[in-house]
Amino acid sequence: MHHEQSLEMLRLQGHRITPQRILVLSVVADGGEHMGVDEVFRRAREVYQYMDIATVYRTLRLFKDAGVVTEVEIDDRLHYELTLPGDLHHHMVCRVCTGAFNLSPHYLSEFRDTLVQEFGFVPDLEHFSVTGVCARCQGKDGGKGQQS
Amino acid sequence: MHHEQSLEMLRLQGHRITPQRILVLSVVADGGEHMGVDEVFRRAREVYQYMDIATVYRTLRLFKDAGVVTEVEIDDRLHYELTLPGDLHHHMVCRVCTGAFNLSPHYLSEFRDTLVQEFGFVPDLEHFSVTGVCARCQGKDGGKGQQS
DNA sequence: TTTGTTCCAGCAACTAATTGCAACAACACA
DNA sequence: TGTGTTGTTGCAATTAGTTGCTGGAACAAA
Repeated sequence: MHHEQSLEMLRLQGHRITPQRILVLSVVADGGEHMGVDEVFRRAREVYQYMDIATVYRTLRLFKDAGVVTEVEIDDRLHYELTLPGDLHHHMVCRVCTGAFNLSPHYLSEFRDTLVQEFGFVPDLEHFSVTGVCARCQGKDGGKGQQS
Repeated sequence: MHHEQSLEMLRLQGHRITPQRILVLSVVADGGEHMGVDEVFRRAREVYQYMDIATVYRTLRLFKDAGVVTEVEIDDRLHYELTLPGDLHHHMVCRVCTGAFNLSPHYLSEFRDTLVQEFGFVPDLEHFSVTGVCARCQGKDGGKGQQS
């Protein structure tokens, strides 16, 4: 376990370090990319059988607000991954294969600037993700058309 | 009631025209911009007391897929408005006042083209909406920072 | 180490939205 | 106008996620 930095971030923000939070953090860290809430819950309960689903939801939301994890909505369900400093990115989620692809923030900066300049609207883009059809799934998406 | 065009669209797509569907359509049409599901349900039940919430959800989803209405997610809840041909637009939703502002599609075309060219990813932007803080609410958003 | 304050965990109840199913109604065809 | 097929409704159950409440744990200060 070397999540000391994340835990320290939480502590500095005034949050308490509880066994449940340490456990959820380690599960997300070990779980690879884009873990679903139910899987985080399942794995956590394997270690601590009294873990509650509400605690998992509240903990993940806390982690998200604290910047420790990143939330991605995949197929209408929440997924989480560890936020690696220097690897900030958004997601493109394929509606056919439900795969999630990383998208560098610079692809959005122009759009962001336009909204701010034209409308004074400051968009929340830190959790931005866009659904669509990935290159591999082109042509097998049931013919659902779309227009921008 | 002059929703004959919308009803004809549904009929041409093979859907049946039921009293419930006519009712939901008229409620959404009369309701102005961005009606919440609960309000559609409430108004529909004033007219037909056996209206079921599941029917409202299913009907609105059908209308959305048929292109008759537009779905907007405001503050984590689904809202609907009549799709006016020639008035296709996206939405900027303010997280402070929950107001929804229209956004012309041309602000997204560049972003869309970039994703297609760079990644072969075809985004679904027809129901695109972005949350953030509108011009009027700047400075009263609890200090939540953000980075793109 | 003990004490006190405040936040957090666990539980249950709740909300928004979805789904399975049987009875029923819309529509095509006779 | 009557009949059969099949999509739709209403109901209840289910799912993902949230919230209120109370006992208890984390952490600071003594």
